[in-house]
Amino acid sequence: MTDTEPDPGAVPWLSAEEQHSWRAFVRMHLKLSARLAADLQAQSGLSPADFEVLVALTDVPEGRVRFQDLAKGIDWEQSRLSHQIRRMAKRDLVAREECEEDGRGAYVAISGHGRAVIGAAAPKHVATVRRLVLDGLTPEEFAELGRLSAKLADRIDRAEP
Amino acid sequence: MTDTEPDPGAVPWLSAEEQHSWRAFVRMHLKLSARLAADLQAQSGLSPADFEVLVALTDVPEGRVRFQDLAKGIDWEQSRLSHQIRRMAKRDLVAREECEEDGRGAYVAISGHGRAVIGAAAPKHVATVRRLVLDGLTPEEFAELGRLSAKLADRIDRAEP
DNA sequence: GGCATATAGATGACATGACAATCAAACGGG
DNA sequence: CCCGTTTGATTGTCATGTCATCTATATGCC
Repeated sequence: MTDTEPDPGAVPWLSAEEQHSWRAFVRMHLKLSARLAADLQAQSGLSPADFEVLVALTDVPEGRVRFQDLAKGIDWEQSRLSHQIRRMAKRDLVAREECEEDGRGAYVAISGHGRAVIGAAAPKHVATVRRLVLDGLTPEEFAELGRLSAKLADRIDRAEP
Repeated sequence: MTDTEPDPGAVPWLSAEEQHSWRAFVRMHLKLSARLAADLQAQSGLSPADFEVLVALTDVPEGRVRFQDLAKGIDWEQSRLSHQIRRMAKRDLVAREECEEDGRGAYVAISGHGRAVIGAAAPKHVATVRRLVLDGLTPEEFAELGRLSAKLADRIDRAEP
């Protein structure tokens, strides 16, 4: 039989303590992203993806970036960005612009409307983040959370291959 | 003009230190979930959703649970579970079963194949989690991460209304 | 110049998940 | 017993994201 079950009905796992921590971590992770997405949508009509793109675009003074560079900057797949920009362009948050230097290339440019939307959305989002996260931890705890996060993110990056 | 921009091209945000921690947290969060999903898919042909459902089903001795109870147990919307179970049933990971006690209700039951799949997938997944997370932190750090996560998850729960 | 190859991006097909609407069985008051 | 309401679950629709594929332009080698 191809069935591999050391204990019938029980999956092998971490120590009780480890499992407890891991479950809490996963739970926090799921709840927080669901909540941030819902708030962003309700308060500003933006998805987290919309928000990330608009923030990246306001981060450059010209308000326009090549697809490639934007994709690298926010660590997205090219095709994901392409789909996303098409949808955002339909809502007049951004616009595609031709690239004179390279006939294959294209720019993504934030629109006036896009600026207005992100300008209004950002402070609300920050307020939500403060309320849900920062205000729930001491400054030291939050700093520690950041430190551990950076450590893990770097580790995951190095483990990619 | 409807444009609201306190600083042209800059979104209001957190303090530099806070922002640094927050960005690291978000980055970790995105990379980890992407990586866990990719590994699970590559090693076992399961999505994180598949995995969660199968684990929940192996957690009950009978291997079958009412839709409602399963949805509550893993904190999913009813309709999400319904779609998910339909797709998993097509792959013979689970099966729907009629409910004698309540003509409206139904059970989700794990199949023999489902048991085999989760039995093989779980240890691999645990190994990935260890490699990417546990092994990157000291036991004290991991415990602290769990503690902070629990604190935040509870806070988000209480903030739901 | 002329063609092989690489690069920028777009597109199509499919899985996932949220939300709203729907359907059917159970319940409860009259 | 009958009808309105509640409850358990399904379905449709739409937004998102991944992977594979496709197109067009640029580049390099001869």
